[in-house]
Amino acid sequence: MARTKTTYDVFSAIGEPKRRALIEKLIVEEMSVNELVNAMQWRQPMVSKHLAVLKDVGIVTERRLGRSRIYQVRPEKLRPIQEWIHQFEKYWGGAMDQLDAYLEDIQRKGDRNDKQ
Amino acid sequence: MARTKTTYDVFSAIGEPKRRALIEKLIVEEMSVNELVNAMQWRQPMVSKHLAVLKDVGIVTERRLGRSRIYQVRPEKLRPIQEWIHQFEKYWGGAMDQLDAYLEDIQRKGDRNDKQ
DNA sequence: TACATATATTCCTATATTGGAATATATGTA
DNA sequence: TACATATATTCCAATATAGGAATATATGTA
Repeated sequence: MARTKTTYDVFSAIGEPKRRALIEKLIVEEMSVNELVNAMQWRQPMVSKHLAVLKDVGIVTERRLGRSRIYQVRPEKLRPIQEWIHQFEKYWGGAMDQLDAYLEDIQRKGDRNDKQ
Repeated sequence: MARTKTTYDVFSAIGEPKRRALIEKLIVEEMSVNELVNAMQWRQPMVSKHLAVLKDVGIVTERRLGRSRIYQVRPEKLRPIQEWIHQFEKYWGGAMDQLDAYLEDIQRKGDRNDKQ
């Protein structure tokens, strides 16, 4: 069997960093594909394809306006992630403070670059 | 270019449902591989391989005890997910209540089964 | 040491990407 | 109608799975 489809659920869909970037952009204001292409500096088919995945799992919806399609985030669709993560929240807090978390994040980014 | 590696970051690692299931199990209490094999009813190499991904991104650590290896969750490693999701929390709340979210979850599960 | 147990790793197959390029579709405009 | 613009889709290549089977490694025990 192969790996889980990106459209299997919200968790799979946001696994791709570019799709998280799209969500972060669209949460501020709804945008057309072309506006996203300019904002992200990606090729148009790439934007459309990532949007298609997000649309499939319901994270974004689309509205037609002339030739354009305006995409907007449905934030409530991200709620299962919040609910899932919630059960772990009680475990951090004492063990590690904000600064430590930040430093570990930096560390991790370095590791990832080394590994590629 | 190919798809993002599962070990690219925490978001990619938890994209796989089985790995989330392992985390949910291990957060309750640390367990050996064999205990997980029994608890999950998966084959041993499958458990070990999923644990290897989680270990790679730091979500679990392992401790040797005789022939066994005891795995435990490092919940603070899930914090980047909580921080990412946090920026969207303000957008739900009014628009949809708990019950709606629950019903939509059920709906979504049905859709997913239909689609395969 | 010989054997059993616990776990990790390797090899394999099928599949689903991600991204680029080219093309199709839809819609607005002269 | 002919053309331009906006977006989606198809085709392609490269790659990284997820899972099964077999095997390797490590450690405890008789």
